[in-house]
Amino acid sequence: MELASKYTPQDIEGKWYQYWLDHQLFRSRPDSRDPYTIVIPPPNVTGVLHMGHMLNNTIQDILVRKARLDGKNALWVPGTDHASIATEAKVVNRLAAQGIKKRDLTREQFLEHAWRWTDEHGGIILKQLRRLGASCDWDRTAFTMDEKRSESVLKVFVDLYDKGLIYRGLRMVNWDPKAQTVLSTEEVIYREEKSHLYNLRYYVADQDTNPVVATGREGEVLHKDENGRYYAVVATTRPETIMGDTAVCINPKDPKNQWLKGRKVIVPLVNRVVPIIEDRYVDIEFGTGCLKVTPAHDVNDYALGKTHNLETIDIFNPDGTIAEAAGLYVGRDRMDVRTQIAKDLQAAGLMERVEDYTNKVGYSERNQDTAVEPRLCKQWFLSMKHMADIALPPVLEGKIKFYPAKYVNTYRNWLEGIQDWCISRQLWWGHRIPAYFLPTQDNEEEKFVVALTKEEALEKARRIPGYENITIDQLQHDEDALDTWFSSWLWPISLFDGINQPGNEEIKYYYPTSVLVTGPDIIFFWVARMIMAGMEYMGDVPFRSVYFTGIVRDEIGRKMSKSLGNSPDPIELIEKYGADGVRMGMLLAAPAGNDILFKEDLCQQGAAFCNKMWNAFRLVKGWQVSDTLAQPEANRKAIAWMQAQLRTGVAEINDLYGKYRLNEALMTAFKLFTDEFSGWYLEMIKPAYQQPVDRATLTATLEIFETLMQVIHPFMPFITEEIYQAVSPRGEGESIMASRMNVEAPHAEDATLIKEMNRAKAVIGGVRALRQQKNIAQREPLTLQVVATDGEARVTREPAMAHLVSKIAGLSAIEYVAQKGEGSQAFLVGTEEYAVPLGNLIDAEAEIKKAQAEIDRLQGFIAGIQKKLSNERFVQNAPAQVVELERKKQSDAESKIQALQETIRSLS
RNA sequence: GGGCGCUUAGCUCAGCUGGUUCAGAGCGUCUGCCUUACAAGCAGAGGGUCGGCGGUUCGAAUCCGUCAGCGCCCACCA
Repeated sequence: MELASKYTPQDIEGKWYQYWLDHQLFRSRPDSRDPYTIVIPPPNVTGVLHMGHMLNNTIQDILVRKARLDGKNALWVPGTDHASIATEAKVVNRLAAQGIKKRDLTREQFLEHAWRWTDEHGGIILKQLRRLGASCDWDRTAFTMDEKRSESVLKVFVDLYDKGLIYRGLRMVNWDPKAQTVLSTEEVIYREEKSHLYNLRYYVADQDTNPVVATGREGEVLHKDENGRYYAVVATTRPETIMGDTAVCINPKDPKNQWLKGRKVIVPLVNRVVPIIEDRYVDIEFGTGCLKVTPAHDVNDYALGKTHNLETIDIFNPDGTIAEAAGLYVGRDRMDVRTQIAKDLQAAGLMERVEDYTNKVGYSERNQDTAVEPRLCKQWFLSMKHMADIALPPVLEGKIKFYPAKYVNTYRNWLEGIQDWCISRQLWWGHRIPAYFLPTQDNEEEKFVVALTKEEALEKARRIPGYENITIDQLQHDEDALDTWFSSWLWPISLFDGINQPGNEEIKYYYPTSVLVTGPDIIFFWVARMIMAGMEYMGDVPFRSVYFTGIVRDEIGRKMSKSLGNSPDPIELIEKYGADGVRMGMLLAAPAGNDILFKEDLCQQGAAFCNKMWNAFRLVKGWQVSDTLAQPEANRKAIAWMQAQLRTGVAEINDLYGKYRLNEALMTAFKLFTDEFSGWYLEMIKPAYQQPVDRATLTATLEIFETLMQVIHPFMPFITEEIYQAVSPRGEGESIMASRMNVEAPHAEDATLIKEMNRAKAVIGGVRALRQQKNIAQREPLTLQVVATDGEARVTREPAMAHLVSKIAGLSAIEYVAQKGEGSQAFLVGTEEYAVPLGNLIDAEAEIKKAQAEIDRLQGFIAGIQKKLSNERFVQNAPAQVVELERKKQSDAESKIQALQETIRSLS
């Protein structure tokens, strides 16, 4: 069999993925083994794979595959999220492109379009995950709006309502004028923006709206125009809201505004007379200390309006245009009006001045080009006090562990200052709120019942006095849908149908899940809320650990984004480097808990590693085997050492997994394969050209190779399967995925053996360095002199080791000498001296110089140690072993100096 | 305005409760090598007063204080 020297993932990855599917190797059902469960953070159903998904899902796949190799019953449940706002926006856009307006459609018609859109675009992302090698149990693929999940959501809504935790309230909420829905506080992101602070003139009015002469005392600031009229100066960033002004507020303690107390002022352009009110809320230091109050369009102003009983004038339409109530600029967009009204105010002489100003403006998290407006309306809320109370302890007490742990603080801060969750959305795409309104008289409080079905609602309604004879048609189903996160928060439960069928076999087996892998950006949206739902409905945490990944950035640290064009297409990367290569590339750049700076050549490095494994495999596969050949002692030594190295490495890797330091685990595995196995071990046991290898060595080597494939498999599933299948004959379905890692814990003597080999490696390194310096080819044999008095321990004293050193260093002989010969060049390994006779190749002068420099360095070193040792407080206070170590350092350095001096003497 | 975190080699980062692999790893750089597994490779080398200052200690990259710079999260200052 002739194997190409280049590994080509394109030929191999698809084949094995299909094989895994065919043999149902991703499938999990409850059994007697320990479960290991991960539920996927459901991506948007109509989304496409981006680099963030790549990282996140690679990590999940690594963890799940590792758990399988460890003998766990591992399950990774896939699914998608209906992403209410985002998906509805996409559907609205598509309809608009076809000339259809959403409001011209009935709810049913719209949903038909939405489902069609979902069917067309849905699931693309899940298909893309397969390219990555994701080992999800696809039979379980769920959707937040499928039947089971929907039923769960409604049940939970009804239950929480019955418990008194869900209520309906009139509140100042965040309104997205583009999507025309309310948002929760978490869905608003604030961006700093350069804007202007407009200082407007509010003329002082008398009863008849005429300016009056105001009197002021010393120290007060009186503004008077050229006609002798007095006015207050009010600073605002939003002049377009003045039509909604119903007061101007000052701080009662503000000395400069005392003259305004009890007066009235005229809102510019609008000419409405509004009172000056006094409230300590106003910051005396800010601007002129006069605050315009627009209760309908600002959270704080709303609060002021409430305490001071102010009129509320809502001047915006839901789409962000100016409403009739404003009287001016009706029908125009509020943002256009801002520039226009500034001009008009200027023209009318009502603008005192305009200053540059930077303030924070809220935008919809899903729709980042439209500013969110505070708006007063009636919505559904979930009371969060109880939820926070049950969700905080498991994290603080460590029942759920966060990696990195710093997010525990973030979590706590949020829960401690939590606000009620606005869960209704003015959208159709989503779970319709199971509330039914009853007919009421005008001016009467709204009446409603909450029930799973309309029939149940009717029953409940008929129990209300006065509604005994209500008919089903008179019930008005709430038009609103629920926040998407109100379904996502049930995900770890609803995936196993734990809401509809509490205590079923699956939920009992798989819940709590093992780990959640997600980004810190959704710690509030999702992580915290899942913990709430878990505690409320399961009485237990939804996951034992949360691993927060970083954000994928480009190589100069910018977030990847479509508009910057700095985000590579993951599928193209996979086609170029193979999924294994990309997986490794991702992970190499991803230290636990840090953002990842992605560079495409990291994938190249991953692909190169694949090639390395592939070629090691080619080498071993190409050997002839002899059954008659006895196993050389040296090979036995090499095998023992490699096995020790393997046990030690695997222990280290397991430890790193436990800490979710996956990039370090991969690096350790990488070094284990590249350095120890390929670089050292294979060189040690490699038979001479066209010579066979003995059976025992080959068998042991194949076993080690196989184990290494298992170690690397979670990170790079395809190539490891390819090689695993080829190193030994396999039965049908005998996949690496179904295999068990069988590596013992490090043996007591492993460390010694590894140390011993490190000595040998250093000796080889010394010879190699000499070859390099003197330009001596590897094939030119050299003699190594071991400078030692009889009986001194040296790794080279042992025949097996001596053989290995000779083989790799290209030695013809190893001599043990009391003193190195003439024309030998020496090097030190620790305190041991070695030399290689080079005859006239030696540049005595240069060697002497080098040796002298080293002696000088060592003498300085000794001086430092002596200073330490002569310090009585050190000798008294430091632990004995530390003092002892210093003494050892000194004597070692002294013997090194001796050897070097010897070298100089022999050269001169 | 509060809270959290970071600053170690050209880049990205490890260095846990101070002293034994305390100055490390990968990549990059430089120098040799087309050595019959692999040039997507092999061998070797250089590179950091551990952000500044002060303190605790026999001893500090590690603990404390402080200053500077950077980042993230939360918060209603118009």
